[in-house]
Amino acid sequence: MGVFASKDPHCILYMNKEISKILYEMAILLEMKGVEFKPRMYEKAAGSVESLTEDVRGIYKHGGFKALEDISGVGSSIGKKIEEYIKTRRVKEYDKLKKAVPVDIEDLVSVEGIGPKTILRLYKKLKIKTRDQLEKAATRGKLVKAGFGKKTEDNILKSIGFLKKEHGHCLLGEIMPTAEKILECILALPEVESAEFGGSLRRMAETVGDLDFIAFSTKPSEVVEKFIRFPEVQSVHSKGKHKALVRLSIETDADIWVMDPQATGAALIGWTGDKQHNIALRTLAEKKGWMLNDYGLWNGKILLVSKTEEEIYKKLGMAWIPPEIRNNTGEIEAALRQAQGKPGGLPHLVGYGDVKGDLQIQTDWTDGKDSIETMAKAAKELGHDYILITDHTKFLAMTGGSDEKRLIKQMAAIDKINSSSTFHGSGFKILKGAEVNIMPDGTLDINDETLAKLDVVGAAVHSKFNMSEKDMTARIKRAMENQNVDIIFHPTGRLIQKREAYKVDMDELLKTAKKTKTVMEIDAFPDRLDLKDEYIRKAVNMGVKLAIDTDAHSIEHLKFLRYGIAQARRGWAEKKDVINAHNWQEMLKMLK
DNA sequence: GCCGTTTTCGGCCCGACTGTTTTCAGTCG
Repeated sequence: MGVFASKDPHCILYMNKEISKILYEMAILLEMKGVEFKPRMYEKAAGSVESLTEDVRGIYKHGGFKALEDISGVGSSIGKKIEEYIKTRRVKEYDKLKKAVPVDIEDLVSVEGIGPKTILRLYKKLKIKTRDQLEKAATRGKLVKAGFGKKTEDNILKSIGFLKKEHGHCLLGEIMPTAEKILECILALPEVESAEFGGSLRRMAETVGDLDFIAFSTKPSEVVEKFIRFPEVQSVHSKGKHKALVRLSIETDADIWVMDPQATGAALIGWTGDKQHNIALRTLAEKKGWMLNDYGLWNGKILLVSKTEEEIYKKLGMAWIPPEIRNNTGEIEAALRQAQGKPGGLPHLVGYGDVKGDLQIQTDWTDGKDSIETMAKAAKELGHDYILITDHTKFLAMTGGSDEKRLIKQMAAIDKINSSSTFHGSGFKILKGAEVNIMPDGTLDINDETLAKLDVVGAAVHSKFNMSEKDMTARIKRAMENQNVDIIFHPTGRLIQKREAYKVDMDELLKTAKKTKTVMEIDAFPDRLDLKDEYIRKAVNMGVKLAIDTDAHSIEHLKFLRYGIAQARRGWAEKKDVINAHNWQEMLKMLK
């Protein structure tokens, strides 16, 4: 969970993070006291506040207390605490709870196997407040002396050792090749009838905590035994008849769960949706007097359906929901409406095979590794119909960015390659573009006369990231208003796990994009994925068009496209929303 | 503390695995 995010005052949403952290800690502090049900709500509210795309202060300012209560999981009591924090930067009840158990909760719960009850026990018996203190105590055998078991002590030391290696969540694009290799090995086992990814991997989330695999077999324990002997497995954390949790040699955990093939649909549903999606489904089943678990949908002891996901969703009165959007943000209601033939059904998500061309490609004319021709050939082999060459421009001197003269030279070079024997008449087209810099005042570093000659112009912020929200918004808006600017590349500038997005009013940008017919990019590079899914959804709702592309700097990067498509799907984007899900002639017509 | 196709009270998702207090609480997903 990303509940404990770093406190960065440069990030516009930092107060959301502070509040969600307090709510999450309150959930744990209440859980310690053995309070029932409340912790769950605090945790839910924490998650909702954390995933807001608007600053909670803005929500409060515009909509007042009532707007706070509209946040899922926030009612009058938690709402008052949020209000209190906005006004005073404190929550008295939190301070009171924290005073009773003054420990570093974030630090301690990050240790695998440590939860609220254990934290309390550690504090009461050994006055342990931090992970460092816990490690020291465990190393000296103090836990055993205090009545904990030897195994517990060993496991704590192991978990802390793992944490120290600084792993956390991996980028989807970094981990996917390994995950696919392991899935192939599982599928190759003779006992296995079928197998799939589960969890965040199947949802194609931006980052993945551990790798979940679900295998279907009538001989579960044999599959588990073989799995834990895979060469990628470094150590076995736990193992049962149907499940195993292992640590891989790449410093990531992997789960396998082996189920009866009869329960394929139920198991996939149970292991794919996020927590809130599953709770919502199970609650829905219960309201019909049934029960949904990982083995099927039941009426008492009678099995209703279990074999396929489609059957189960259908029995619950819903259309099948694509894995990428199973996160309880409206997909369940949409699936219900769709099954009833009402408007407001599920989106027809853009498909993994729908994107016909790549619209951001760097070459060896600037900081890319490969030539225009090499990139084009590789893209053609991947099945693309076109690419757009978008080398950097002169302000980015370190990349050897082109000036007007060089851009014109490159256009001629592209014409020559297009008419060469390799590409002429092949149906494949290399389009001319650039990634121009948006200067701090919103002007561009290439003159309009030259830009007008390009097929497609992308513009991006590459400097002075720490401007105020007002200034940064005005800067990008001015670029959008330029008649030649077609696409804003990586619109928020974030680098996942490395750099926060710059401060910008996305609602305002999307309004301007709509007005000026400027396209917003979904940059598929694994550490960018920019726009992020919530913003994509906003763009889609407002009718702003999107471009999915890889920002490739070498032929290997062209394969990142699928992560951008996954991102678009998680933002509910359809084929009609994505300009490069059309052939290049149609795509060009969709521009301003 | 929240929430509503059992709507302002009475419920709150479900199950596997571990360690151990050896019958079940704690943690995880």
